[in-house]
Amino acid sequence: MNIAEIALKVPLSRTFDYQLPDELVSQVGIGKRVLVSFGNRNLVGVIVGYKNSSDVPGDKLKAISAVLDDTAILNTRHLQFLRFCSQYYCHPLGETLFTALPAPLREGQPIDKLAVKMLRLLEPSAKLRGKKQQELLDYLKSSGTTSINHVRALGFTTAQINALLEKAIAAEFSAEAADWREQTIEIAAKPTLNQEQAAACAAIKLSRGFQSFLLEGITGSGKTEVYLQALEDILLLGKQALVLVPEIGLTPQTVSRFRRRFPGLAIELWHSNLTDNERLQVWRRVEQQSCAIVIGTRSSIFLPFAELGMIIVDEEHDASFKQQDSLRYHARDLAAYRAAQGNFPLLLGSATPALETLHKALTGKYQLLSLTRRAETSTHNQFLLIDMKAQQAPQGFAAATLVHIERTLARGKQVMVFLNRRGFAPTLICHQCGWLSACHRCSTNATYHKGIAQLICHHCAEQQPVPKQCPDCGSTQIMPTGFGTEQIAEFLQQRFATTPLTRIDRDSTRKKGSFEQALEDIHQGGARLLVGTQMLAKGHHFPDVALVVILDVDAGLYSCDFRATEHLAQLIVQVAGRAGRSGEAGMVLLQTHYPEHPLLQDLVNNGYQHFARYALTERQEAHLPPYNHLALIRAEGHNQNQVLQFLSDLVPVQPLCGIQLLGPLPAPMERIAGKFRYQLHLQADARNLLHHYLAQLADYINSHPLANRIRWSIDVDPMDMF
DNA sequence: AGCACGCCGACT
DNA sequence: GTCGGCGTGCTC
Repeated sequence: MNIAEIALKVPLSRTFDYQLPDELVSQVGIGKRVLVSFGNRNLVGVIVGYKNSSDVPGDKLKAISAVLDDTAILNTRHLQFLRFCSQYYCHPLGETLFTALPAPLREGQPIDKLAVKMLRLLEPSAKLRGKKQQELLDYLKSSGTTSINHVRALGFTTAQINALLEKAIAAEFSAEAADWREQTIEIAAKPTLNQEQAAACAAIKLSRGFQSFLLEGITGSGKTEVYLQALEDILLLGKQALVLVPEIGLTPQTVSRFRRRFPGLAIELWHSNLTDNERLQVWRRVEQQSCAIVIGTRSSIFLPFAELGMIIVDEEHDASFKQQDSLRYHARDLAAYRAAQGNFPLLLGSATPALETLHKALTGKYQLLSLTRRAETSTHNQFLLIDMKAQQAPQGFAAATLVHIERTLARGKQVMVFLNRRGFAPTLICHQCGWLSACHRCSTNATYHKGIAQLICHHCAEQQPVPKQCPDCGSTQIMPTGFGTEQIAEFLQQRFATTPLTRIDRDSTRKKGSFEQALEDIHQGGARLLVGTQMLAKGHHFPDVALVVILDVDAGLYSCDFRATEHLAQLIVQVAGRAGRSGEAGMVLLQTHYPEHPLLQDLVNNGYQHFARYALTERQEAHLPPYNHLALIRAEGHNQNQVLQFLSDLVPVQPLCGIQLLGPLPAPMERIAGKFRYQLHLQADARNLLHHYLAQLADYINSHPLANRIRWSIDVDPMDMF
């Protein structure tokens, strides 16, 4: 056992063998970081195993230079989890381990025992002029000694804390992080659960060990309350909990609700705005039991909890749980592995569950818990399909739609208009010769942005000035065709000139803080007409909205992506949830050329629950997930022939048993930023079959001469078709 | 991914 | 004559 197997952050799907020098034998350990010389540079690596002999000739083996950790940074269980992740997603182990680590640890910085900066009050009776400073003082008086971190999480700024320190009203000192389990757990007053909630909660509390639950609850049915009460037992047992939320779902409201329910309990947040150091802090707290709950976005699934007792995935259908580059993991699916591994319950919640999840619940793999009653007494929203066939809709609005908008505004209510296309118009067209504004580097149109007078490609961000004349025929009759949010907003503003309007899309919210500002406007009731893309749909409650208009439903009905209808339905339900929240029934208008479309009819008449079950039968007939398992081999490069050659070489001569292989097929966007993109589709009836074949394929790819010449990746359980 | 080695073009 | 372009190949 004098050779160590080291995982390094290199995109090679193998580990590297290093000699274990005698003087380091006592220091090494599996899961510890080491420093090794690799090529002509020094890299941080993680020891993942030992062996007696290596396939590499002895004279080529280098020795480990130094051991960086006293105790393993990744314990056996966590390493096992990350190994699984690496295998499942066909991603090199080294890269997988290093994506799980916070940056300072990746770079080899030491991880010392957690010290917490604390505040102690020296002059409790001091009177301060600063309002916030006085508030802070009062808080310290009531809470006693408190960590600076905690005070900052409550919203006090460093400046306010420093003010107290400078005036010697408070003093700072370091303490070892307290074990959260030594605190008494306080549970604040809570609402009584209704019968359904109570049943759901009881089922979760009764579960012994690993069990997955799908909490299928309509908007406003009180899912969060079930989460909160289901957590109580886990916390009282001294176990930690992870609450996974979508990227935009980490709202202050959610967080403060958890904080209010468990006052004084150590709750940490994990999201993309944390600094590297803040991430490291959370990592250590989680590991050293100084934190009980983490509320975090997808990558928090990699945190090294010492004693995890439950994972909750809120809005489990949300696409942001799937990473779309490098290690293409799905946090919800990894959560299932962790729950099984740690033998604890997994709770998935959604008003519009993913069909994959629903299927597992309907086949008994997950336990289905339903919440069908809204807490607020409100009638259900009314859906209205507006048939656009043979309609005059010069500005994208049917006449009937405009009438509804007008009436709603006249009643003093807010109106929300959705269109998933930003810009003024998707393209410019030449009236004389039919020329269309296209992106030079992508196989797509260049969107006309009127406000800044530019043509912008939404895939590669290339900008070009708007031509005065047609580049092909010289005609000056160039006009926008189709609609984007910019144009819709402009039209509505002209039409309802006295009504304040707010547009929310990526363009209008580019400036930092402008999104928050716009939301504030809407809440204050300043804006009456809201126009936006999906950005407007998620996670925000606007109680005064009585009418929601979805302008173009059809794009989701007939799309090459088999998940498009599912996502459309989820969007419609989510958007509908924005309307009529203050007691009064809201109305949802859907403009479509296919009002008779069975899925649309089902959704509108029978609701998502019914729709989803029907959509599942369609998936079954079409042999699509969840009845089939998918993987995509994606490849892209500037040289079209190389990309095609590479993928063709991967297609075996003999057809494979139980696996269907299609391709090479052009990606839905064949060219982006000048790169050609193709893919192979792999479909298997059984999961293990797919993985068995993928493992072989990965080996073969690595030996392929073109593998370094182009960019390729394997996407297991892809969410979109590239 | 890095990084070096290597072989051809336009510059002080 | 040299600086530097990126093609090719390797990393225990």
